[in-house]
Amino acid sequence: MLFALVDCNNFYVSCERVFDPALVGRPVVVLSNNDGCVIARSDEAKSLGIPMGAPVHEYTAMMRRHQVQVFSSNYPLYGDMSGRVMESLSQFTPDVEIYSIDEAFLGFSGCDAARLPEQMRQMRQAIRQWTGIPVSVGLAATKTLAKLANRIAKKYASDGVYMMTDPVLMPRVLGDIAVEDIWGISKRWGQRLRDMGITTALRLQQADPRQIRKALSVVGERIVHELNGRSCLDLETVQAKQNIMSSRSFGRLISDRASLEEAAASYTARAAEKLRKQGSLAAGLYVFIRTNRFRPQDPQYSNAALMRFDEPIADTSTFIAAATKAIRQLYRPGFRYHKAGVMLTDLVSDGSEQKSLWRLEPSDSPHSQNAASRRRMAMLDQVNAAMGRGTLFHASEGVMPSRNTNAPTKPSWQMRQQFRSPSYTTRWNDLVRVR
DNA sequence: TCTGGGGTCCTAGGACCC
DNA sequence: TCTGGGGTCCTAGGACCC
Repeated sequence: MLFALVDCNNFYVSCERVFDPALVGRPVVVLSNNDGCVIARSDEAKSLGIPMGAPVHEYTAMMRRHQVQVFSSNYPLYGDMSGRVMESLSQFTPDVEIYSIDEAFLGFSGCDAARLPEQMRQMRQAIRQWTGIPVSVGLAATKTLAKLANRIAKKYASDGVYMMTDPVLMPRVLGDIAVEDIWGISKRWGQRLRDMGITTALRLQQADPRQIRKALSVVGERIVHELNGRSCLDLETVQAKQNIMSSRSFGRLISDRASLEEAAASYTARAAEKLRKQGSLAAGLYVFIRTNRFRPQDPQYSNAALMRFDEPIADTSTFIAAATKAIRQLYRPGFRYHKAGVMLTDLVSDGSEQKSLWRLEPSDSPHSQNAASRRRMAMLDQVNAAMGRGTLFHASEGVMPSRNTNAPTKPSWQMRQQFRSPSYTTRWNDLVRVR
């Protein structure tokens, strides 16, 4: 099995260029909501030194000087273009995991690895032709390595494709990659690793997985194994979201409750629309409000409430009623609010699939005391003794996979309900927890 | 003056069940 | 008959990603 990571180059900028080819070769940036900061840059804008996330006001003069083309973001356009790119990818393999609006992992098994780079070059050309979007492709034995290969493809490969499988070349390549540039290692974890003397991807590859686990949890340990070509992260092709969020910072500061209620209602309606679009129901609704944390001179306030429904629903007016009630609980006069948001949680499918979630057979009940479960307990003990307590295990590699496909299906909300004590089943309008 | 909007997974600890 | 306190659920918070 080989993984490919396909990443659209400067995606939002590329989308704008598709509709205005005159932008090609010029510095272009795309801004966030309210035109607050830079969220996409063309290569030309990057070489001018405009960082990702830069507050616009700090760079206005500089961008004007260099005639940078500045766009407000157009998410409907980007979403549509993303759909076209993903659809095009699925022409080349059925195993597609849409990872973000501009990235997808592809899986290739049972095909000739030596021919894959050429196939990827053809795929890249086809996508360029069909959608106008340039992409880069990284190929490797694991997702983590494919991400690194993609970086190299972007930076150095003139044909936009790089395969990282050569065991002789690998140490040299990994030795040149800073540890923070690995997928899953941020600044904070990077510093922790540097304190341990691990500065490059090569050092991390050679590190003791148990030691990394102590410092970075099982997530870090997986990265070590992935760097060594042992795949711990599977292709996840199921696309339904587990949470649906809608939030905005306001264009101006808001002090009155009515405006907050209005904002929450409109965010709720948007979230509910997304919910129905993916065919889900929600059993929880989380609402938060906060003041502007960038204004230390202002009194700060931030709070959130979780509303629960006594069954999963998709009804906008019930959601809005709950959100309004939450705002009334959270609102404190005398503050200038800057942002609010709504998240639908505890999602379940609304379709017939839901029935298949009721798959807990009596013999699999965790509490049954039959012979089979005693045998399982005994086996577990043996394994624990052999591996040492607290050591996770799986298959042949000694690492717990992120998703155990043999595990019982994640219980549905209804099933969990059976195990709930009365205190957990309070009706939503009786239970608002305010931190 | 102006600072995004989404998501995911893991851990720790308490309640509860048998 | 003998045998291990084990197991699941929940929340909150902290990491990480694009």
